[in-house]
Amino acid sequence: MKISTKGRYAVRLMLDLATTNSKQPVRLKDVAARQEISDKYLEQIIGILHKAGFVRSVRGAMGGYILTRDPADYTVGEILRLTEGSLSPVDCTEDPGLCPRETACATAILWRKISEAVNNVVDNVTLEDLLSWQDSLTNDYVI
Amino acid sequence: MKISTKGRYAVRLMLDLATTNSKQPVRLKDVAARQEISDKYLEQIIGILHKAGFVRSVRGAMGGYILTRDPADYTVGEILRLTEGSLSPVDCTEDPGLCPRETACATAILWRKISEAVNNVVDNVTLEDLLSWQDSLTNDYVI
DNA sequence: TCCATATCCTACTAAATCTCTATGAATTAT
DNA sequence: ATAATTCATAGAGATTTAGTAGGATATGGA
Repeated sequence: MKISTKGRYAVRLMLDLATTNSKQPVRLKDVAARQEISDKYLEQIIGILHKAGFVRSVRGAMGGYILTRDPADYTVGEILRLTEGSLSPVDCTEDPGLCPRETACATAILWRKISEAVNNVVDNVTLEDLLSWQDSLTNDYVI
Repeated sequence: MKISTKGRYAVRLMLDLATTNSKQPVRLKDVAARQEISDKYLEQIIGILHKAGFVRSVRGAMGGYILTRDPADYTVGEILRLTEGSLSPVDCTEDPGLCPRETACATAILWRKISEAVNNVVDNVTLEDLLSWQDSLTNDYVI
C-alpha cells in the first residue's frame, strides 16, 4: 500500500517547478540538487510528465522545464495517476469482468470505499495547496 | 498503491470464518476451496492471524479455526495492518526522524491526509459490515 | 563554426518484494 | 495405528522497484 518513489518524486518535482514558478526554464539538475534526487532518475520521470503535456521543455543550453499551467490547475491526483497508474488498492475496482467473483464479493465494496477515500484527497489537493503548506512550514510566524 | 494478496486473502479468510460463524472449528482446506485460494498459502496467512490471537486453532483431525471475537469486534484495519503492515502510503508519516526534510516537507502533509483517509475507512468497517454487504449482494430482493 | 550545456531516448541491472510451492514435524479424533 | 489436521520454515520463479549507463539530439553563446 505504498506510493513508489516515482510518484512521490514526480510530485516533489512539480512542486519544485511551482515554487520557483519562473518564466525561465528550470534546469532539471537544479531540481535534482534541491530535492536530493538522482538527476538521471528524474529525467525519466519528467519524460512522463512532458509527454503528458504537464511541462514544457526547452532543449539545449540554457534549457530546462516550465509548468504549462497555473499551479492551482494541477491536482496531485493527476500527477500520481500519471506516474503510478491507478490509485485503487485492487485491480478489480477498475476493470469490470476481471474477477469472476465480482457480483458476490463484499470485499470489493470495501476496496471501492478505500479507493474513493484516496481519490477524494488527491483530486482535491492542487500544487497551489502544496505551495501554501510549504509557506506555512518554512515561515516562523514570528511577529 | 496496491494491497497485496496477503492482506486481501486475510480479509476474505476472516470473512469466510465469520460467514460460517460456527462453534465448530472450520477447516482451512474448506475455506481455501470456497475462496479459491491456495491452501498452503492460506496456512501462512492464518498463522499470522493465529499468532495475533485473531483466531483460535484446534489441532489434529476434525480441527480447524474459529474466530475468537464477535464479527462486529474486528475492524478491517486491524486485519490489514497485521498482514500488510502500515497502510500509510509512505514511511515518513509513521517514523518521525526518518526523513531529514521532515519539517519543511509539504508533501508529507499530503501523505498524511491520504493515510488518514484510508484509516478512516478501514477502521470503521467491521467483519459484520462485510457480512451484511455480502447478504445484500447474494439476496435477490425478490418479494 | 565549435563547444558547453541541456533535453531526450533506450537499455540494462541489482535488489527487493510478491506469490506462492514444498517438505515435513507435531497433534488429535477415530 | 491411521488419517486428518495444524504448525513451521525454506526456497523459488516472476515481477517490480529504483535506479545507472551511455549516448543521441538540440541550442545558446564565443
